[in-house]
Amino acid sequence: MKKGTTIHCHRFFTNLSNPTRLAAIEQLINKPMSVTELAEALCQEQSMISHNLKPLLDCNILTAHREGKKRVLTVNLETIIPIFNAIENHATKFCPTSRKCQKEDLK
Amino acid sequence: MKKGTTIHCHRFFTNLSNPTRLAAIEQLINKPMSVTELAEALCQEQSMISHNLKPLLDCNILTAHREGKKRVLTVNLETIIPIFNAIENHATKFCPTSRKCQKEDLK
DNA sequence: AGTTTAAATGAATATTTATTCATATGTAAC
DNA sequence: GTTACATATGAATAAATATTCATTTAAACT
Repeated sequence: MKKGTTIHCHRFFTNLSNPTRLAAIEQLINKPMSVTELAEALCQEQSMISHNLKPLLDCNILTAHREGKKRVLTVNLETIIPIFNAIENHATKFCPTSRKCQKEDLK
Repeated sequence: MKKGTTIHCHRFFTNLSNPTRLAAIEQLINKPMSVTELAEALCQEQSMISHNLKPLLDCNILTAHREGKKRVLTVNLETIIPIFNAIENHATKFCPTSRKCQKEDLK
């Protein structure tokens, strides 16, 4: 394993280990949208979305461009889709019935 | 995205968003070893390793088999290697110089 | 320049997660 | 069965992260 991988992985996993941020990504996979639209779609306060967006943007999991007054967010599909697929495959293959992998208190 | 993916991903990312657990995985990529050996290799208390191993075993990121008195841990390379590679590629391609992705207070 | 809408920031609090230490359980060899 | 080694567990504390709310900054349109 290349040097530096662990640090990148730690930050990457930390950024994604949060239900709000995962929900945001899930929304943005369907279509790019602005901060306010995202807040509405997720029934969350704008400031909460903003706070949570920051680490995802810093890590280039999301990118943003301006459209008029809005800042439109786009998910980096090239990175996210293969990783989500890999986890889904893992779940299918190695955790077919496991309750332990699923019991979850997602809000 | 398949239903259930978000839950699996959340648990998966949470399990990996921890420096102790990542260090354990990094060790085990080199070679399988017992809980005590791992504790020694990482200069950590055995109980801390045990606590941290549990979620990784529950999610089948690690598996364990007994050898005499020891419980030998093996990392699920089929899952872990592609994901680590994907993150490394992401870092190379999208965060070539970014300090934000690297500044880190890993202990 | 002033107004409006959009988004970011900061600081306080709440919540979650990690770590430690003491102890219990398990497993194998004697 | 008793001893010794290996690992797991529980409960308390410490530390990290998330959330909220009030406020500020920013951009675009008039």
